[in-house]
Amino acid sequence: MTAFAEIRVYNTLSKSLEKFVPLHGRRVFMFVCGPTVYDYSHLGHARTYVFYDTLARFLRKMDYSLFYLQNITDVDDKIVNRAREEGRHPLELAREFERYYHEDMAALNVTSVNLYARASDYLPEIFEQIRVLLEKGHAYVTETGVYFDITTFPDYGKLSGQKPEELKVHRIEPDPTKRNPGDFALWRNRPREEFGWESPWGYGRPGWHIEDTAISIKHFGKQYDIHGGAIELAFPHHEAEIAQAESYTGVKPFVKYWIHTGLLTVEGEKMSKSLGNFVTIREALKKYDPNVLRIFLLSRHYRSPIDFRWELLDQARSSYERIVNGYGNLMDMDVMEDGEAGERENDLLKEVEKIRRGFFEAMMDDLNTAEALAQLFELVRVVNSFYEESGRITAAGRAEVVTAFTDMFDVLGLRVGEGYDESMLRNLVSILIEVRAILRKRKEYDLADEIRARLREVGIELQDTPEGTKWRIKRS
RNA sequence: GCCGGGUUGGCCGAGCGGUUCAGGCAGCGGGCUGCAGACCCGUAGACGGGGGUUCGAAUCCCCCACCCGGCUCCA
Repeated sequence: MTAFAEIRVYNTLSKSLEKFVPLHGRRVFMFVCGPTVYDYSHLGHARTYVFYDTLARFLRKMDYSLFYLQNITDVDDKIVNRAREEGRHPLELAREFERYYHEDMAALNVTSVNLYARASDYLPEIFEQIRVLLEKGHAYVTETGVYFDITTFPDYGKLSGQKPEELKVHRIEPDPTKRNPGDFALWRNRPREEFGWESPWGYGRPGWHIEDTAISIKHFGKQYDIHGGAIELAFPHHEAEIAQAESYTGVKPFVKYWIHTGLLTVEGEKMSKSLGNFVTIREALKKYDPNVLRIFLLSRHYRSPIDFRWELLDQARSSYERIVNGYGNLMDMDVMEDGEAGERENDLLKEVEKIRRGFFEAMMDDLNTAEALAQLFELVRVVNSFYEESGRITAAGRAEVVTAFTDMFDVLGLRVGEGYDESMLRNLVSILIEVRAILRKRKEYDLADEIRARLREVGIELQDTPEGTKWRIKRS
């Protein structure tokens, strides 16, 4: 795609649509808050990570060289508590759910992350940042830990619009050792029986926000382009990151573009583990193709909430089938290896080019995936229409249309026509075997043999045995 | 209470000042079809309520109602 087209994104920091201009030319650095690995991931997580995966795919398609970094929170109260309940080591538990997370992401075709960084691998960086923040007077030590003094950072609240004074009102468990109710922990002292590390300020664990700045500054330096995450993280998590990073480095802004995704709700309530109303990714994938999930999640603009119902996945499945059929019809056309493109074909190619442009313009307009999908359906429509009328296309013409499809599939992360899963193959072969058994019973051996011979041609060998017909894939 | 976001046809959702409000799902009529499906053509149906600004508003302003999120770990 053209490298000079203009992308616009909504920046939470400025509360407005901004032209996307990376800090370093075509090089883009993006950090997205990853999961806390203490349980299976649910559709809410899928929503966020499918979106950033799509953003990453789009930027790369637009010829940006993107480095996409994601943290894995493997040190956290929830992990420690659950591990204690199960009598396991916290990090062992964390590794298990981290593995499931990667499996789920792979299933959803979320493949764009360059590096996953575990919080537990960044203790030296965390110590260093806390040390400097103390030295600069932004933090202080008490008997319960190390805290960031928000009064030393006048910009605190600039991302979320929260005013520090207002925050006093609704503190739930005020820590009397803190200077201000809104101060957040950089380091929390813990009893020695608990999992933790020795630090210069006592035994314990890092605070809630420091891992992200430790990881991102280590890999990206003092400034980078995009920080993503769900909107629920804007306050206090991202606000705290800004305070830590800008106080630590003295460089503003820490991040040029703050991008936040809307939440996934269930019957109007946030899908979350604590509410118990969640559907795990693997549960959904038992019933629906990953492409269906992606279409469902991308059919609404990323900043809007999505209210989940199973019925909506049924709708998305029907939509997906339309795409598969359209693409299938294209593959099914008569290809003329060296014919001339007719007028009808030239018209088709013109329309396809227009649609392709529409698709990318939609994506450039603050990642309007809903509109982009509409363009994909337009493409299906014109292809079907052409298929119905003529169905004959030159090889070059078809290649162009295929490219339009695959460009869109690449960006949306859809895997269409990339082969079939094994269960489908097995089912298919069993159907043929059953039909053949009926033919044999009727002594219609010509047809039965025909089936066996034709299967052999495509590499499937049937063997009639006393226990029934068996089959295997022949290596050739 | 404070800070964000939202309310578009039966369902899901674009559009955010200017031709008859995209697209998908589900309908309906027709075509193609041994049947079914797919596909094609056609068709119907919506801007939460009330004021205002404007030649013109789903789009801007005000008021009201309802919904969601954040202010506490959370994608």
